[in-house]
Amino acid sequence: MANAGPPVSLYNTLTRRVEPLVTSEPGHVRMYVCGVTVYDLAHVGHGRMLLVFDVLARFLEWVGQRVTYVRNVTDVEDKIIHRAADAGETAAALADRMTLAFFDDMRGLGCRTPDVEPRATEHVPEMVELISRLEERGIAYRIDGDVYFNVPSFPPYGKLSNRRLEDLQAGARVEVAEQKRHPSDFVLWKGAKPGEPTWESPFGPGRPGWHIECSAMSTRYLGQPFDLHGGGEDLIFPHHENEIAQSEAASGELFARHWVHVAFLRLGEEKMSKSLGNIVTIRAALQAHSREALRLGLLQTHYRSPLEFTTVLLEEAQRTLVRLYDTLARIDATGAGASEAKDSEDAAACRAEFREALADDLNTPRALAALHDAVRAANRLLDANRTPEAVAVGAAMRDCGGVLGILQGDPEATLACWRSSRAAQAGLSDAEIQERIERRRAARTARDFKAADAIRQELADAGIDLKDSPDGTTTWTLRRG
RNA sequence: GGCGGCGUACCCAAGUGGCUAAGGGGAAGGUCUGCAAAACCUUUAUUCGCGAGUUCGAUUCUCGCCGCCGCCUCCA
Repeated sequence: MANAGPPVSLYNTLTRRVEPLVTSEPGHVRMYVCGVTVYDLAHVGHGRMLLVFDVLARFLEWVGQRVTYVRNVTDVEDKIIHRAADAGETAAALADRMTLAFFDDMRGLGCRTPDVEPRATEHVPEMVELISRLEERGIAYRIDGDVYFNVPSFPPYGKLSNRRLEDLQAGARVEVAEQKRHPSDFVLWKGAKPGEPTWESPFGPGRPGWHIECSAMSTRYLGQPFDLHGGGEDLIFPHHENEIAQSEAASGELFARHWVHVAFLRLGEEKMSKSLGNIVTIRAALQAHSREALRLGLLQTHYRSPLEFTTVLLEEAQRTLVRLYDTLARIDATGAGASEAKDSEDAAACRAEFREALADDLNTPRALAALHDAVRAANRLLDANRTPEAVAVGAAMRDCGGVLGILQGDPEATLACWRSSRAAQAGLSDAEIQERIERRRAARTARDFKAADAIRQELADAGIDLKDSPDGTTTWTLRRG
């Protein structure tokens, strides 16, 4: 934990500035993140967004805040209904299946479980109540079983996305449902259609519109106003704009104080998106790369900058992790326990710089630099036989790494695991490699360096580097990169 | 058409109105080693898309241009 330091600041989409995170209750952050619509597997773009908020929640706790983290699951929506119909299953069955898959992916990514993960279908009464209130206030109106939100009756509309109603009309490319009073009006309640999930309501049978669920569920669990609302940047308009309109028009109170949006992940030159079909699912990424490499790769770029998802990115992250774990393993190998740690300038600098970087609009690349500095410091201390100080630096690395969700494994075990899995990819088993190491050892003992080097070369061709230690033992690593 | 973002070395990527433009990868040299690997040390952008302006001074502020991306429609 690291209490001392500057206040945590974040870019606020509402004010378009980086500003300190102010909470209703000092020391307690209530945050709501728009999760996913469960009609298909989550992809790495979702992963990036979810990871950013995971790190934010961990960081806030690390600096001593209490965090209440709510992340919804949208389990009733047009796409789910259509997808399910195409596949010949019920919408509920598809949604359930994908919800479980999503939870599984979050576990795979190592994301902290939110305190509440509300599902839309379990909160319809709250939504109905909110719509009723809007209707009472004359802001919502009914047409043919649908209920719409009348945008012009909420003058601040557009304050989040910096848009004016006139501009929206001018640019509208979509043909407007002619029954709406205003082209920007959006649906709160969709009248029942045959074969679709349906709930009873004062406005007749039907199902909720998309935006209303977040308004209802966020305030249900966090009150109003709550402190932080987040999601992908594509949600700024219209989703979050509409949430604000619904909640503030219904209550007359501020909805959420701080709005945080994560930039897109791109695949090639384009946004990764299901409609474009250029998708890498989280589970596919986890099959090809370690969880920590995926996390680190996605955190190497600041969350407000677009990030291109490439193999090189993840290989570099993996290389970095091997370096970090190699150093931790070196520290462990000294046999010095935590009780022998002697606080050093380097350890303190690592913690302080790491904390300051993340407090400054969650600057993960800068925080990572602090970790790199710590690695070099630790290795230098080890080279100088200043073990107690190195142990302290190692502890700082693990401590900071925990905020990013990395470096929590046992170094030797983690490295061994990565070695085996990558050796397997290279078509060699641990035993086969061990056998070659043994033959080479024999050759070296006989000072037959030619034979020894031939074996080394053979392994090198498979991407395996050998490392001889002073005590005569030989270990191996997959060549970095 | 409206709104917004980005363009920093071979690659990834922070950052700042003026002190040496972080960090990582890669590359080169060195120490160590039988040779390597790892580690450590050194080197690798007189320069921050282009042009102009503001300023004593701009990569950082303003304007214009070029290029790329996103939102304006379901989308994390």
